Amino acid sequence: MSITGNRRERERAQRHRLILSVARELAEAEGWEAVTTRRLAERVEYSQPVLYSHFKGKDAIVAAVAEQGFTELAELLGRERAAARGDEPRLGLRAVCRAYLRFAVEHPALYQAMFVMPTQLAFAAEETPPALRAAFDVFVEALPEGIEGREARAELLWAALHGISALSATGRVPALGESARLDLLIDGIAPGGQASRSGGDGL
Amino acid sequence: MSITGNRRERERAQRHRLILSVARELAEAEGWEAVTTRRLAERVEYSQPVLYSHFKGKDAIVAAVAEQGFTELAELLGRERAAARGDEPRLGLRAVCRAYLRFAVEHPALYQAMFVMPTQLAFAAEETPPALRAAFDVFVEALPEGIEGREARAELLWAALHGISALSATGRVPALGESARLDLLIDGIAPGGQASRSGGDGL
DNA sequence: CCCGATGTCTAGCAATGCTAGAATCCGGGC
DNA sequence: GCCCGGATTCTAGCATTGCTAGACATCGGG
Repeated sequence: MSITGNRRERERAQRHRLILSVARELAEAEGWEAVTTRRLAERVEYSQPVLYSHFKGKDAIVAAVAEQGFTELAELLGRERAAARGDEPRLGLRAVCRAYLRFAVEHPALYQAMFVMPTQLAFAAEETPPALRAAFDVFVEALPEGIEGREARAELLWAALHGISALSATGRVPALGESARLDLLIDGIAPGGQASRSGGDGL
Repeated sequence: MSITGNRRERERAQRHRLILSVARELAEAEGWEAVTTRRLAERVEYSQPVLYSHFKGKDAIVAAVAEQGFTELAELLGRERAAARGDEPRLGLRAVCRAYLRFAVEHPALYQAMFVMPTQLAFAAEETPPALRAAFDVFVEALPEGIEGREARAELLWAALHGISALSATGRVPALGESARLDLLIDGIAPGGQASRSGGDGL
């Protein structure tokens, strides 16, 4: 390990990040099916084999991008929750849900890598990415404190939000009425107040 | 159009069905990534080009399989709903939901073709497969008659069930607690009675 | 200044979806 | 009975995919 070793290590890490960001941009611009190892290598301005010196294969690349997505989602939800902490509890929950849905429509390719692409990761087991768990926990905490079956409610909420995102992304459910569905969902899962219909369907 | 023309037409239709059923079996047995045109042709005992005389491409084949799935799902849900018509309304709704979830776990590849695979079909538009619409309508009808926002509730229910199926299929949410989540969901979306917890997590 | 190790690229493999053009089959007219 | 024409099917191949072995370059240490 020489003196310059440090620099090379740094450069290597930078290239690592570059590969990921290029892959993500490409996916977001043209869809994941356009992300081929050749195109990716070309845009990174290295040959294909260097990709394989950083990642085990293409799947590993999309998995790494997905992991990035998990941490970003967790941060986003956490911020949203913090910002709405002073408000009525229900408003906080609603803000978090809206943030989730917005994330899904704003980064469709990223979302796809995170939640629909085939993956080896067994999420239920210990190996759940910590960031994913953190994102989930935001939902748990956003639910009223003493409510019965808080965790189960959060799971349901999580699943329902994913269902809404997944189906509307492929046009399998009308995009209109999203806000109404969200109100219904929140009312159903965290009952108590009446629906706080704020704004139209603009998200 | 000769006399034998009829027979050839029949044989052709049969081969059409054969292709679909083989594709479906193969997908169910080894996953869609194992369904290649070569393997498919081999099992049908014809060469690849005949596949393209029946379908425009591989995507068209999985779309056709998906369509089959839609009609099967619609029939299943319709039957389930009819069988539970005498019971308490909430029980009927629950039966339909359970049938949906069971369908998803029993035919994972079929379900994937129907709801997660990339597709050109714009489901929101006119071209929604009638069978899919029929399946959806079962949910609408299974909701209490005079309830407010009946259609929106059905959409939410639909999306939530898909979310549960999709996430648990890839292990992104624990399979346990499925029954509890379902109770919560039904309670939330069709409020009125108390949760009718019938049976454990065995589905 | 040269050597060895580390890093990178060229070239290629097997498999994929799809298709053009050759070969085959089969019914109908002489 | 024989042969022709159209429909049907197959062989062979293209471009592209993910991935990898082996040749090549590069650069620090003696």
